[in-house]
Amino acid sequence: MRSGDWVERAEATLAAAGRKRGGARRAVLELLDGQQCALSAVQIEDALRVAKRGRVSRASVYRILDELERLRLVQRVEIGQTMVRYERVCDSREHHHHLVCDECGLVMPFSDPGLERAIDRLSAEVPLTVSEHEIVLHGACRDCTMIEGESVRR
Amino acid sequence: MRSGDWVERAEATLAAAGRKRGGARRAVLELLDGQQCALSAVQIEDALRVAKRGRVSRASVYRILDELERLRLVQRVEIGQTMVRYERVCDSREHHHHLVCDECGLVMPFSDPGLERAIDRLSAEVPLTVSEHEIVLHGACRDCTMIEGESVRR
DNA sequence: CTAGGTGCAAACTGTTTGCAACCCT
DNA sequence: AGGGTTGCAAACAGTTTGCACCTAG
Repeated sequence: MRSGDWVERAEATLAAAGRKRGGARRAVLELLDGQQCALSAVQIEDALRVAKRGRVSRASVYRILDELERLRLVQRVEIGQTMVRYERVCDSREHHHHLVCDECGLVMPFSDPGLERAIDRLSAEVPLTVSEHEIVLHGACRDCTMIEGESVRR
Repeated sequence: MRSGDWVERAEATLAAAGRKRGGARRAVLELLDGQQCALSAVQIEDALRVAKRGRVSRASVYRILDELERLRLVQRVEIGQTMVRYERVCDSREHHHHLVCDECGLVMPFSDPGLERAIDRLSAEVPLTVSEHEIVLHGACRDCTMIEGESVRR
C-alpha cells in the first residue's frame, strides 16, 4: 500500500459512515500513515505538537483513535508497558507482529508466513469468530543481552 | 502441576532470593494458585477482600505481583481492556494463550502444539533473546456472534 | 441551519511512591 | 537488631467525559 492510499481509504470510509471532515482527524491520519510501527495516544499527541500541524487536543486524539478502531482503520496493539498503541490496518502483505525488549522497551516489527498459516488454521477451530490476532515475543534485544548480568536489574 | 505445588515452589524461590514471608504475599499466592486464567490487580484485590483472608492493601498487591513477575513466578498477560493481568507460570504442559471476546470481554484459555512449534522455531531466528511469547485471538464469542447485527455497536 | 468535530478542563481509573509501623529471621 | 513486608494516603499517568464553540455539508 503506497503512502497516502491509506489516508484516502480512511477518508472514504469515514465519509461513507456519515462523518464530516476535520483538521484534527486529518492530522492524525497523516501521522499514522507515515509510521513504521505502532504509536500510543501520548506519542501521537506529542508528535503532532512538534510537527505543529495545528495543535490537536488530547481528547480529540483519543476520540479519533477510538473511531478509527471501530471502523477497522487502525488496530490496537497491546505491547505491555501499560499504554495501548495503535497502528494503521493495511493489506495482508504488510501484516506483522511485534518483538519487545523488556529491558529497554524497544519495539520491532516482524512477520512470518508459517506462523500466519498456523494461526489461520487454528482460528477456524476455536469457539470464537476470530477477527484479529496479536503475537508478541518478549525478551532482550541484542544491546541489552550484552549488558546483562551486571546486576539483578529486572 | 497439582494445586499447592506452585505455592510451595514460589515460597522456595522467594526464600532463595532472600525474602522473608508475609501474610499479604501468601494470600496472593494462594489466590493465584486457584485460578484458571489471568486476573488483574484490581480483581485480585477485590477477591481477597471478599475472601477476607485479612485485607491486603492495593499497594501490596502491586508490589507483590511486580516481584513475582521478576522471579518469573507469574507472567503478565496483556489482553487489552486497558488493564494488565497476571497468571502463575507453570510447566509447559499447562502453557496456554488467550481468546478474547471484544464484545463482552470474555477471556478463554486455549493451547495448540503446532502453534508452539512455529513460535519456537521462529524464536531462534529473531534478533531478540526470546524469554516469553504471548498470543491473543480477538473476535466475538458464540453468544455475541448470535446477537450481532442488531445495531452498529462496536 | 444542524449534526458532527474540536479544545479545554475536570473527572476517573489503574498504578506507583513515600513513609511510618510491623514482623520474620 | 535489621532488613524485608505492609497499609495508608498522596502522587501519577493514561484515558474519558461534559460543555461551549466552531465548521463542514
